[in-house]
Amino acid sequence: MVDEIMLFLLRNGAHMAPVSITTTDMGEALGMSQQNISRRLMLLEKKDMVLRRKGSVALTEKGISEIKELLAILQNSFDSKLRMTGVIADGLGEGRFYLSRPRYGKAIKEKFGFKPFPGTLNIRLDAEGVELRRRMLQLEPIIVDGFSENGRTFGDLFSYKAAVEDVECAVVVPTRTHHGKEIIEVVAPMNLRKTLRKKTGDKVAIRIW
Amino acid sequence: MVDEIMLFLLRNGAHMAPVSITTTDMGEALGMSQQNISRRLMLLEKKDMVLRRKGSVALTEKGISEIKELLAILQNSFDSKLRMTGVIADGLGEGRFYLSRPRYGKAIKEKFGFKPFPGTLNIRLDAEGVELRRRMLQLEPIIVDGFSENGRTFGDLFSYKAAVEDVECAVVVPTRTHHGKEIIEVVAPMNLRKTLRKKTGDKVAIRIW
DNA sequence: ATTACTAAAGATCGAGTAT
DNA sequence: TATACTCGATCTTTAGTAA
Repeated sequence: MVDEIMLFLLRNGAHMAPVSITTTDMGEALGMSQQNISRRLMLLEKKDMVLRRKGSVALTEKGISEIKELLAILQNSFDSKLRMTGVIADGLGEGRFYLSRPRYGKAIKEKFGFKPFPGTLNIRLDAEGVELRRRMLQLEPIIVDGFSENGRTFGDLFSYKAAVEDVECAVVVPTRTHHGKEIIEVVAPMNLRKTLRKKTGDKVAIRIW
Repeated sequence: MVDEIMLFLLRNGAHMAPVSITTTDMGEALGMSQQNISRRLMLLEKKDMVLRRKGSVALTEKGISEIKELLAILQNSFDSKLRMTGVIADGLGEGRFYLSRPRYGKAIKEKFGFKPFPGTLNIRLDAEGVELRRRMLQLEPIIVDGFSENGRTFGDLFSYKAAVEDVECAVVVPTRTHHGKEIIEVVAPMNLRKTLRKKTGDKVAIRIW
């Protein structure tokens, strides 16, 4: 959680260079006692969010990345529709196996309102898409619960309402995925390749909301 | 102050339409007790940050503007550019060797949009610059992948969009550098010494973004 | 089934003060 | 001068349970 002390440090450039400031001055700026700033800086340091060295404070890499995560959440929320592009990739056949499990099919019907075609469309994102995918994962997911069947475990799926070329569908992200970060799997009520008349390597746009 | 409850509501679109959710479910999502969510929602309502109506919650205008204020702080902080100063140093000739490899040239063209001049400009940073270089290394790098060629290994390069005296370029940091911490290497589409009419020992400013 | 009150535990705070 | 410890007051939280 990003608190007002980290925010204060950020505003003073502590993500770029160490900031020289006393606990007394910080307390004054934030309307807190010197003692409380002292205590809270110690806590932040223990959590590896800030680094203190002879009179100066800097945000650590971890601290900065927490703040960036918060930034991404806010940005995503305000430009509600995320749009990524990529090309159709050859699937691993894994999606088909998963999606044909009746329990997944039922869960998707429940959460998305359609019965999934037994196979996923895999899309290889471009560089910008990979970045947007990272943002997508910070959105509140629709969780499709996993289960066990015949001794095999099917993990939870994180899923998101989406559209590929304006055809309504869902992006599903297995909790323990076998894909790299540049591939996303799309589930739809029909065979998307046929419906869209697309083949491997063709460019497509995916919108998330 | 924007708290985790407001953030949760935002992620669920409560700035666009009321969200139907129970205090129990929210507690589960946020790892808090139902009672605490209940209490905190009441407080937020008293502060006019949220509006509750028969089982649903929405962010108020005031709540939304507080969140937007936070967003603006974060964006401004990260938009601000890192600026270092130093003097032009004599190169080690190593940059030229690296950058003349077609594969590096191609990768840089891809990531930065220019074909690199076959040689780097080496800049010896001043004390403050050395500190800022440390900060630069904590920014998200643009990674230029390494490779092997004729039995020799060329490691990954961490690179950053930059400008020397307002000429667009890239700072590259070999993963296994032979330079000390006070030298940075700059790659540009042209011979920067000539373009800038600078010689060894002349002062220059580098901006990173 | 959902929300919110009460009470007690736990966390956070400022004042005083030692290092 | 600056930082951080102790301690009592205040706040925040959870569990139990009433509305």
